[in-house]
Amino acid sequence: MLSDEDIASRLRRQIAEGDLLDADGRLPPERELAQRLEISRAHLRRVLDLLATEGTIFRRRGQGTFALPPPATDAARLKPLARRITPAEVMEVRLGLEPTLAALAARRATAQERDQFAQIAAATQAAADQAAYDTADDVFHYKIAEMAHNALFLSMYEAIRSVRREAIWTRQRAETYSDAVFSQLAHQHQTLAETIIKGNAEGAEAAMADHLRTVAQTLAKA
Amino acid sequence: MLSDEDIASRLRRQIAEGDLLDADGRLPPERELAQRLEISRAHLRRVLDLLATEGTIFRRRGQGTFALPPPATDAARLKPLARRITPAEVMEVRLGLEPTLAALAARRATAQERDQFAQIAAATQAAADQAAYDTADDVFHYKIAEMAHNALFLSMYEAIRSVRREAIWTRQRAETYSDAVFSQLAHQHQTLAETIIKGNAEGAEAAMADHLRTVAQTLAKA
DNA sequence: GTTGCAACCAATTTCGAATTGGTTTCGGTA
DNA sequence: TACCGAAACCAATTCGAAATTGGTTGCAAC
Repeated sequence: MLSDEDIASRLRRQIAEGDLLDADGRLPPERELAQRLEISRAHLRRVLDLLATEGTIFRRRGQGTFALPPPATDAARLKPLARRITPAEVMEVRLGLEPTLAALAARRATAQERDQFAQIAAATQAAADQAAYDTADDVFHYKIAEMAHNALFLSMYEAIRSVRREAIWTRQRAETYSDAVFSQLAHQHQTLAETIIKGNAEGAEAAMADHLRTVAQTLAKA
Repeated sequence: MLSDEDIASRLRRQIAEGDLLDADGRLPPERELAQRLEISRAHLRRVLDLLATEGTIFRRRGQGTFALPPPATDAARLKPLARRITPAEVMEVRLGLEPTLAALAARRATAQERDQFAQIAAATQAAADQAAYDTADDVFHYKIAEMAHNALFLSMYEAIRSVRREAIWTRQRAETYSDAVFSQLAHQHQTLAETIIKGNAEGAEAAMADHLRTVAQTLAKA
């Protein structure tokens, strides 16, 4: 009989390799996955509870289980909007929202969340290539929105995230930061992570604004 | 034969009296309204174009024609969210969003929009009772979001608006401002309107933050 | 008591039909 | 020719029913 931890590490490896994931980072439904692993659904759910607690997966009733932050509910509704939106407009909204989210996260994150967030921040620093950085950056910003502990705010950040994914221009961007910009972004992530983990709300707000201004300027030049 | 302006003023009066409106401030569909007024749909649409341009009505394909700002698309989806949200959380989001919207509106509003906005602001000052103030205040804040000229931002403000309407607590709030608070809100509206119309972005941002803090404090005491 | 299983619950998605504002076409009339 | 009205068509949304999916409970077996 395999222990929970045996199954968990097996799942962690398969998720990391992208084995079980579809194009949107979604795992198979629990009923199907349990059959495939030849364990009961109750057993699988115990394991998934582990992975969800440690932040490896995201689960949402009616949508599924994801290895990345879940899509906004009814993401399809945002498609027509995504077509009318420019990158500059999205950055404008992010600059309006995310500094506030960072301040709230610094004030409200639980001890466990701060631990998880430290690991996520480290992952953005360790990213080997652009694709790895993009994924880690996505999780980094999502986690901040989550730590703000305001469901309405989170749903808005998810809307931004969905619009960015739906929009055409995300697929055609060159998406290659210069080394100088890249190290600047990495340094900003570090400052941001430190202020949030320490609970410095004003510092986090300023650091997020600083970070997003850099991103916006880089996009504007491209 | 009635002129466009004859029909228009008749419609303006009926809308003001709430004659044609259902509970959500919605007018009958164009096909039905045209029959009832015994004019052609093309004629009616010319008149509605007038009213829409002057800001009396809001039209949205697939939803209808409204005498108040239209509901968010797929507003039903926000119902489960509205149940989990507290007034304090909504005010938190408004404080995060609306000062930025006010700044953008001050920078980007067209001359025509500033004229309309001046009238809307005057309506909030002239409100005779609480119900009239609530309606005028609703239009006031919506117009600011509209003048920011960012579709993603506007959709987020509409989400806030829908959540407030769906939430249970909006129906049970006492909803009676004291005279002192009321005159303070009126003065803040005036400052806000002046800064936006003059194009003073920083002033508008500060004035909106000031205004929303007052509203939040008033709600917190209740 | 724990485990496995099934049924049920709650939120979402999906799909198709109906609704509604927006646009075009076409015939008639002045 | 120019305008008007009617109808058809287009585009976005809403609505409802069925299916999907994570979350929860009850039950029987060991």
